[in-house]
Amino acid sequence: MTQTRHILVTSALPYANGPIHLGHLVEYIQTDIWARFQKMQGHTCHYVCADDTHGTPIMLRAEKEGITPEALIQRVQVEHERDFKGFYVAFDHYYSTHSPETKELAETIYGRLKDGGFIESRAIEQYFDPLKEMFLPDRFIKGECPRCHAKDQYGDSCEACGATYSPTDLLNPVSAISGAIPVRKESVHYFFKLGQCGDFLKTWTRAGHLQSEAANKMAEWFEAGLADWDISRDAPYFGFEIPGAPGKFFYVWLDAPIGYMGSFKKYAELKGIDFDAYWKQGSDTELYHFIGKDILYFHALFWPAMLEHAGFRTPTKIFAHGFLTVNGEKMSKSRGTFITAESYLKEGLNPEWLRYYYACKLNGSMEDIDLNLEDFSLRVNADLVGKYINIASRTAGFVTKHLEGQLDPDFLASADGKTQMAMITESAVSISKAYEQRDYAKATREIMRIADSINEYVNDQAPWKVAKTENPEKDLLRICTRSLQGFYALSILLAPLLPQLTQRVAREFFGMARDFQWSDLECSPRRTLPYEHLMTRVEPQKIQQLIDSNRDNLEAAASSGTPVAATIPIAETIGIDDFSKIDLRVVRIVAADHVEGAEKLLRLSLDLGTETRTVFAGIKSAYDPKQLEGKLTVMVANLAPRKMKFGLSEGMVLAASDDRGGPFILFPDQGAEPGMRIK
RNA sequence: GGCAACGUAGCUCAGUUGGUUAGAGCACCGCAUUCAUAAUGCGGGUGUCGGCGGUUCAAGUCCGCCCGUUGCUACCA
Repeated sequence: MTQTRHILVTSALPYANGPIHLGHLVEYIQTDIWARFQKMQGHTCHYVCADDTHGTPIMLRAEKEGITPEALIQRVQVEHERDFKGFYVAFDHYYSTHSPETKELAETIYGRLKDGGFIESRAIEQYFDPLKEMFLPDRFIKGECPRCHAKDQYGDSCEACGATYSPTDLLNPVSAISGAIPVRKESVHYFFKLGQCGDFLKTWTRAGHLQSEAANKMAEWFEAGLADWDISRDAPYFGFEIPGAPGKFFYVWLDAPIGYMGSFKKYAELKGIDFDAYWKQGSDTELYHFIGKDILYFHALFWPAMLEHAGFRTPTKIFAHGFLTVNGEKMSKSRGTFITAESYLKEGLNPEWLRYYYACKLNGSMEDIDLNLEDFSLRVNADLVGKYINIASRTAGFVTKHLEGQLDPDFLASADGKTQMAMITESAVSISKAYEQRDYAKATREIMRIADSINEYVNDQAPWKVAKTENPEKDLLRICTRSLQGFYALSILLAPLLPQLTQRVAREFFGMARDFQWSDLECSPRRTLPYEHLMTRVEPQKIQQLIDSNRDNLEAAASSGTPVAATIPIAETIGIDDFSKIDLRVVRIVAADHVEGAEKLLRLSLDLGTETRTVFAGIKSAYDPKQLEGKLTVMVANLAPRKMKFGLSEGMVLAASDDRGGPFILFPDQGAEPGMRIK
């Protein structure tokens, strides 16, 4: 347990063809949390990744943009790295599969497989685009479904009836690239003889390298039989040419996992790490690949088979996770739930909110996880701001005011200290076990249990009452030290999830000169610096903005002609006389305040130009009072005053809402002035 | 069509090898509190544990069938 482990961990390589989105981030955040946890334990842990850069889609996209594939992948890599950094995904090394290291390793592995008799070549017949002079991957051929005769279907399956077939079955096939009618053409392809690896793989997949669900899936594939794997593609192709086979290139999926090795090799060279110690057969280092369940096939069959027969070590474990849904549905561009990492950051949402929320949902299994946006706000606000941050926020003031920032240096020896440490130490054991097993949901549950107990303690001790007594220092020292020692421990336990926040806690609040280590749990903080606001709450309207900015409007209009808001029927018809009875006025919100004891209300002072009215509005859930002050809005000026629990409400402000959200209050256009009548 | 996973309070989920009146957080209601960029504490209601049948002294927990959701698969990886 105390022995230092040597760990190499990877996340799947993102394809250099598109932006990082929230679905990708499940994996990178999951891996990053795990890697950070291992590092905090004092283990040696290298986290590497790279852009996956080869293949036909990259080549065609570059061509379409009028740039070279190299220029395309370079640009995309910059974007990817920017997004990862924005979410605090801290790779030790991020590289590209289009690298000399990956090329060399691909050639080495291929060479050894060939020498071992695992490679064979034979001619196969495929569709060929005579205009572009290239062979066409299935997805680049369109035609009529042979079963239901739907037009414009891809070469592998029909979206209309779900039939699957080979591109040669397609009726009236057309090249999706040039529109030309493809011709059948023979070409020699190279195959990795996976069928020869059956015995090895059957043993390997049952040797504890996979989650049980994944092992089950493997069994299915074994039953279906292991087909040889086509690892070559014909020129033109953006990738590595196969040695001794001019015009033939390694299929992108051959060099993609080798990209893990390539990235690590480069990193090893830069840092003076022994590459072979991590990759030689029989290595006692640990190798883990985090992947999505969709690419299990490549990582649990081809990859170990290739490594084994090329004389390298195989992965210690493959960790597969499920897909991300948003609000219970597949991510959708028309619904605005296909949310890019970039837009999330641009809209000003805090990346650690997402890290925390994902952690609450991840349990180390292959189950899909759902990002429920309403739940997201509630959860983050309740747990992070309401429970965790609140502990510091509610006690730090006393330390500054009454204790000059000093905490009890002998806390750990006190009875209070012993009780608290016993609880935290015990929880920490099960929390670290949960982290290790990637059951972050369990970890967060247990961490929040500790936060609850500390809030309970603060409540019982009521330091605000103590502070009003004479000579309160001694008691405040005891109460605040225990509370803040708890906050300190919580920060350590949360550090893998919230690296940025806890870094600030360590340095700016506890005045440490470094970030937290797991072993800091055994200590107690000696002092605090003046508390500064650590995290804001999720504002629901920001989530709405995020959805809006990701919504593909054209697609939305085209796909659903039905109006969205037909649920509330229009009210009974009235005449203009009825309407004119309502005196609507433009007003300026001169002050907006929370109301003590009120759950939903804000107290607004509204300037009508001639007088000022007090109105209570049920908009607390959606608006921060400060952001309202100074703004213009609309009120019903002749509404009969209403006596409420908190005072007299002299009118009402207008706001829109339905089950999609709200309330959203009204803002008049520029030029409107307080007192103007609305008619 | 085949296979697999999942289906537990309004929401998100825990429920260890079957064992006392089925749990947590959030939401909701009441009370307390005011230290906290409003945050907290206490109390409370809420469930035919997808349905039906079976094994058992005892099933959310095992078996069978059915329904629903999702994923994989049908020689493509």
